[in-house]
Amino acid sequence: MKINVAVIDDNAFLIKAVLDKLSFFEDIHIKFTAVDGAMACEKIKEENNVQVILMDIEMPKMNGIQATEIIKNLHPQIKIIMLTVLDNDESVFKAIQAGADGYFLKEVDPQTLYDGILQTINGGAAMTPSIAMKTLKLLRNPLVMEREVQLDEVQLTSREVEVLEQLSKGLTYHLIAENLVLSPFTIRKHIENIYRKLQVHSKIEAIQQAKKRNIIE
Amino acid sequence: MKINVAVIDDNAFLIKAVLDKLSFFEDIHIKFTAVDGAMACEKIKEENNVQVILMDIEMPKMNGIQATEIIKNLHPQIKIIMLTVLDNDESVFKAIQAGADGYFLKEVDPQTLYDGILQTINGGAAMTPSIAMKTLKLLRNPLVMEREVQLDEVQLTSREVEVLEQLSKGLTYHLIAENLVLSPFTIRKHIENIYRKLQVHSKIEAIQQAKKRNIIE
DNA sequence: ATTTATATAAGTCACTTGCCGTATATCTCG
DNA sequence: CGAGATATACGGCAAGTGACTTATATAAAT
Repeated sequence: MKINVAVIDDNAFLIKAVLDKLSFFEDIHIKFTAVDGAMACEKIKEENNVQVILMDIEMPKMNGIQATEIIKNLHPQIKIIMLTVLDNDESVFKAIQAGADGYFLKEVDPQTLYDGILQTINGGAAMTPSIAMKTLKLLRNPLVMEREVQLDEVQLTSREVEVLEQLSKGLTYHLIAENLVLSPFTIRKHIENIYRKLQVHSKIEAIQQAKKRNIIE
Repeated sequence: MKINVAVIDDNAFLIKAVLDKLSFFEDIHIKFTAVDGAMACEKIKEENNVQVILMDIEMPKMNGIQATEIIKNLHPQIKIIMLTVLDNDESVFKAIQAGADGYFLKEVDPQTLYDGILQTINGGAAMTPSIAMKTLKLLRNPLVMEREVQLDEVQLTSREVEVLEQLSKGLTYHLIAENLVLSPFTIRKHIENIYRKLQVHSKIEAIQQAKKRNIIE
């Protein structure tokens, strides 16, 4: 059974270089390539059996970090390995936050890249020792992580927060209505307004967003 | 120029096993061994040119984490690689906090261990892919550490965990079915089984329980 | 060899949820 | 004062969800 891989990079020569590196390995099959994050997101919708994506970071239209976040949200089972020239703390940290499963620099040798793909498929994380050291340092330094990514301020009313809190406990519309002595219709309307403000479309997404924005817990 | 290595482990047989593994490599020189953290701290004072320490965690008198902290404070230039049977989140996190430069499990093969020693000397970090994945997950969610209470073990199958992970991202039955190339009916059945095992009755409750039990992040 | 657990697929039924409306009363801010 | 935001309540509809049942195939355990 071959491993289906996609390669995303805005530089055609570098895509070629990666394909050359992987061409030695019989069980690697290149499913598609793309030259920016947006194109990657488009193409991934049409493919249902890509297992691993090799993702550049610096690209026009949409960068590799954003693309990683989007693809990981829609297809958590797809493994994404960053393949980039950037090795600064910020790039590494953001890629990991976005859900990257591995991180190599572009000068990586073919065997290491191939081994990394296999390890990643088996649930491990692939990275060069220098990147691994960066992650350890980031893990030791709590300040890096506390850096609040300021999302645009969302103003929820006290009632909406109240509803959100109950929602996050797993209560249904009806139970929340009983608890707050309101009509279930009203609860539903509040939740609709919450969805609009947080730009989400389900309870679970709303709870995730609310936690990310420190609205609850 | 040989690499001076020290091996710390309370089990004489395991020390022997490590020495055997490294005996293949001509440029490794074993400077000393010790059977607990206290003895390691003592011996390191008398040696001024140890470059790498292979450190067990579970030991009498003083464990490997504490010893790592003390030695790293006094001799920051010495590289310490954990070599242990423990691969739980807490051990990995504490070892890194203590200043460990690498983390291998005891079943590591000789070549990987040797490569790890070289990489560590060159400023990288050495670890198996599974440990690397743990560090990434810890970086994404530092709060994982705050779980001490062990709830009665719940045995979910790998498929169920897979479904649970996608569920926690807010995906619907249909999207999960597409991602895993299964029928939506099957997804629903898996979710029913998950509910029964976790004793919950909704997605949100299942996600909460799963997080509490460290089944998912 | 039989049981048990797992993975898969399918169906029904009642209820929930997400999204689209409408409507009224209150309150605040400019 | 009047516009806009808020809180409240109600209705419809399509899709999603949770709780049942049935069924087959396979692998692991006893």
